[in-house]
Amino acid sequence: MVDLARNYGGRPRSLTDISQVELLPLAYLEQLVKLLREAEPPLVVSTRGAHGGYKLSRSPTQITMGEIVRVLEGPIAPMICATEGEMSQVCNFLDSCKTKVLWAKVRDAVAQTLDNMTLADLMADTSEQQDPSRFIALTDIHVNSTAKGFFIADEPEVRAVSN
Amino acid sequence: MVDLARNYGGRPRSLTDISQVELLPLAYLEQLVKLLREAEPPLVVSTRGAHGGYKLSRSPTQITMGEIVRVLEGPIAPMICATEGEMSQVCNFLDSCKTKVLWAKVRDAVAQTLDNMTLADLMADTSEQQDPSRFIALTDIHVNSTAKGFFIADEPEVRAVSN
DNA sequence: ATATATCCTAGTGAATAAGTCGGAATAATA
DNA sequence: TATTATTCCGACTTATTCACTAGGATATAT
Repeated sequence: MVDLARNYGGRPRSLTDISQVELLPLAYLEQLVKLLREAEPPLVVSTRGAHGGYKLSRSPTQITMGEIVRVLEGPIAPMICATEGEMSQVCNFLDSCKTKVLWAKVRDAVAQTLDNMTLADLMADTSEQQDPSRFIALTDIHVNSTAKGFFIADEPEVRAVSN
Repeated sequence: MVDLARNYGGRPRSLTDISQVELLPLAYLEQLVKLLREAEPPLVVSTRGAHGGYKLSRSPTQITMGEIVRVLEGPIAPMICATEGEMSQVCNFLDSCKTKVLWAKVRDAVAQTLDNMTLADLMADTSEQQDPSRFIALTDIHVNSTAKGFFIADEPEVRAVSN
């Protein structure tokens, strides 16, 4: 979405191009973009055939990060009993009832943060623009033990980039 | 921790008791409590042998939920490149640099929410205390598709409790 | 016609959360 | 002193998920 935002207003952008620039597998991008296209309302529109590709369905100023995250990853939910949207009558389990209040606050804090920032905000952000010659692909990132979950990231020492 | 807080000031509480009341496996509790005991500073203290058990190391007013979560699940990190603590010089990857700012905001929002609530606050919370006769064990919770991750919880329809 | 695209469904591998298992050490008490 | 209740310890297991791969079918500009 950042890539599409950077190219907003131009010709449709092919996943092949995005794949090369962002160093992400084409077949994987296809799966992600499917969610973005089928969302209601859609976040991207497609043009098939040669010289086809994808464009944002709206201006980056009209797309919040919360919308993108929800489309790609589902409703915000730090815990199953604190899932966004449905006030699921679930797990009124002794103590868990206590913690449910906390998870709801966490959920709302996350949602507000995501909803308060648009794609355009993200693009405009020029806080710390470091040496762009040094970079690594997401694929190259490896962590020793547990590191992928939301709260799990102990010993987050990651390989330095060799250049 | 909620169970220990409820019994704060009394005798040591055994994991067997907690296991029965909270419907959580004893062997699993043993693993969790190990982290709480070995934390620096410790969150619980133990007494071995018959009539032994665990007590909170401090008053519930002196223990934040942030501290508990970090001990049990590691540093708060919505993304590997936004891990709490170490400003890991990692993944200054083209676009990811943009999103990193967002993830840092999410991380801080979560951290602030967790750090602003103590165990005592949680205990005092009496917002919606429903019929405690209807409950299900955490073990009994099953979701159809994806539902355990932080953002992942689409179609969160969970089995209702049969009574 | 061909190359370049999107579109679709299914399968894979590593990592993780949650839990199991078997046993050793420690302390109260009958 | 034997027994029982407990903490303590390390290894293993299982279902699920994330990020990806594989193999096609369909559409369109040149």
